[in-house]
Amino acid sequence: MRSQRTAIQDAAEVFKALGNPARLRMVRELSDGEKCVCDLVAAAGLGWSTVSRHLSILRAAGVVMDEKRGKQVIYQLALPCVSRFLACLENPSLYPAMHSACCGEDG
Amino acid sequence: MRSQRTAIQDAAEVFKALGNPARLRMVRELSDGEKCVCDLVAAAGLGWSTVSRHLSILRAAGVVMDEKRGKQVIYQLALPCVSRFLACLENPSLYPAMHSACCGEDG
DNA sequence: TGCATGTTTCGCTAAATAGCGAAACGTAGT
DNA sequence: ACTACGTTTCGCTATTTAGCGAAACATGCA
Repeated sequence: MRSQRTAIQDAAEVFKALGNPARLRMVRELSDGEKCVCDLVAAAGLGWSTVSRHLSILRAAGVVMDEKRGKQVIYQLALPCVSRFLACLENPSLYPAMHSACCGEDG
Repeated sequence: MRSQRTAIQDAAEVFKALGNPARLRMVRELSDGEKCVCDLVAAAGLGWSTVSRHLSILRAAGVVMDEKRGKQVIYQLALPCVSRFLACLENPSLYPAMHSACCGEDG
């Protein structure tokens, strides 16, 4: 029942979830398409337990969603804007420009 | 000289900077236009020193930029995509949809 | 120069986070 | 039911972060 009571809080959760290199790496991996935890472990270069915790943080923030498939758990992005925003951030040359050509149109 | 060596790291810094309710509130305030620290103190509802620290974090991450004007320091957003992304996050109803109507066109 | 005001840095404490390894849990197959 | 494998939870320690108040620093004006 914390729908608009914490709009900022919720948004902050998303940012906080993305504010970690390991999690960001995983998210970037997911931009490419859905992956099982094993793939994400490889992408993050960390232990299983650590990755699992990171994933639960991303899940709680609503950035990713999981789906059991056979004996694996498949993750995918739940927040497509993230890929776009990420693409923006990874083009530092676009930062200073006061246009958002990277994230959509200028309007 | 850490241009692409830490593309992810840098992006994570941005997210980390935004991953705090107080800082997010300030950033939202800045979406409205440039502000002096005093305005941001009011927006955050925190002490001056705390806000100053938050601002230096946002500045270091490249989210905002500052400019001395008279005896005040004026802040403004340096990353316009942020406003757009924020708008996306604050419309939870748009999350699950696999379109990014919120953050730009679909392409 | 010296005062008043706006802003940042410093020192501190409580709380949150990242990472690991071991153990627990769940599902597929025998 | 048992085994094997994929995934998550638990217990732990080191590091980081949030917040504050006091002090330092900078600027405009007299």
